[in-house]
Amino acid sequence: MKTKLDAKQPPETANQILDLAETLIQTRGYSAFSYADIAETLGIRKASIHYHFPSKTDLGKAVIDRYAGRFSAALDTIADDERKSSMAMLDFYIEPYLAFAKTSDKVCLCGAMAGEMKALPEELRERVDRFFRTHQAWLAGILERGSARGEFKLTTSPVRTARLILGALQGALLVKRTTGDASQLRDVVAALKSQLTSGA
Amino acid sequence: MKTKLDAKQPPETANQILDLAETLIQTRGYSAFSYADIAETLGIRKASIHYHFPSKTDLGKAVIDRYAGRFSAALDTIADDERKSSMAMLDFYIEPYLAFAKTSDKVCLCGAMAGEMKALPEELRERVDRFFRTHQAWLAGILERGSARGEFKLTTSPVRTARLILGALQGALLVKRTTGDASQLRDVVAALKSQLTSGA
DNA sequence: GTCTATACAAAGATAGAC
DNA sequence: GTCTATCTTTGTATAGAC
Repeated sequence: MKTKLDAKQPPETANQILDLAETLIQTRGYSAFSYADIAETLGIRKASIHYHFPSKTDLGKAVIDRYAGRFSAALDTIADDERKSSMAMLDFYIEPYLAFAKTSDKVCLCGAMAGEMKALPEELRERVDRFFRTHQAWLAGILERGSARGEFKLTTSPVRTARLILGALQGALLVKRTTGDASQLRDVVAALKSQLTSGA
Repeated sequence: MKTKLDAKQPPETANQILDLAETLIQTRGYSAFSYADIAETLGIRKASIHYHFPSKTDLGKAVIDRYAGRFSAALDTIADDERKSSMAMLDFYIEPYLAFAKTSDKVCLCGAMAGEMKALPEELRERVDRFFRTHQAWLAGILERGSARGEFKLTTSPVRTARLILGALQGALLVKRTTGDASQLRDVVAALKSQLTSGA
C-alpha cells in the first residue's frame, strides 16, 4: 500500500520527462524537440514516454501548466505580503529572469513558444496566451499599487507599463543568447526601474 | 537573349519562395515550416523548390541574407545623412518594427529564430547572431553620436543601451501577438525615447 | 511501467523525364 | 525550370508481451 505522501506525487519518470521537455523547449523550441530526444537522454524507449504523456500536445500542456503554476504560486505569495514595498515585489518577479540569464541558452518557456505561435496546437496557444495575460495583469496590479503609494511615477497606464516590462524582459533573454553577456539583463532591469521611479 | 536588366534578377519563382518562407518563419518558426507548405501555397511541387534551394539550410540562409540585407541597406542610408538628428535616425530604425506590429502575427525574422537557436543549423545560427550584433553596433553608434551632440542623456554605456532598445523591441513584438494590441509597440517606443532624453 | 514491434505520415532530398 | 517517382529518415503514435 502506498503512503499518504505518495498520494499525489507523479511518478519519478514523468517528472524527469517534464524536466527535460521543459529545457528542450526553452533551448530548441516546441516544434524542434521530439520523443526520441527525451528517450535517448533518459535511456528509455519512446513508447514509455507515450505511457506518461499519450500525445506530444499532452506533454506540452503538462510542461506549460507546471511552469506557469510555479510562477503563479510565487506571484500569489509575493503580492500577499502587504508590508513589502512595490519595488521589492517587482524584484521578486524579476528574479527568475535573472536566473535564466545565468544559464547559457535558456529563455522563458513561453517566450520561446511565442516565436512559433502559429505552429502550436490550439491548446498550447491558449496556455501561452494565458501566461502572458496573467503576468501582465499581475504586473499591472503591482504598478498600480506602487503608483497609489507614491513609489512609482508612471508615464502611461499601469497596463501599458506592465507590457513594456514584460516585453523588455522577454526580449532581453532572447537577445542575450547572442551576446552571451549575462550581465545584460541587469542593465535592462536597472533601466526599467530607474524609469519607474524618475517618472521620465 | 536576355536583356541587361534581367542579368542579376533571380527567377520570379525563387522570389515567391523566399517571400513565403520569410513569412512562414516569422509566424511558425524555422523548424515548423516545410517545403510542402510552400509547394501547396504556390501550387508547385516540392522538387521545384529544391531546384532553387537545394537544401532547407540553403533556403534559410537566403531568407536571412535577404532580410538582413534590406535592413543593412537602410541602416547605411540613415547613418550617412549627417544632417539628421540622432533621434530621427532612431525613428527610422524603429519603423520596420512598427510595421510588423501592424500585422496580426509577424515578429522579427531573427527574433523568431532566436527562440529556437539550438535547433538551427550552424550556418543559420551564425547569421542570426550576426544580425543582432550588427544592429546592436549600429544602435550603439547612433546613441554615441546623439550623446556627443547632447541629444541623448545615457545612464549607461551606448552598447548596453543599444541592447536594451533591441531587446525591448524584439520582446514587444513577441508579446504583442498575445495581446493583439498593435498600439502597444508605440508605448514601448515612447518609453524608450523618453528615457533617452530625460537621462533618468 | 517499460519493453518490442510496427504502423503511418511527413519531412528533406535525389534521379531522371519532359 | 518543373514535373513524376522514389528513397530515407524521423516523428508521432498504437498494440500487445513481459
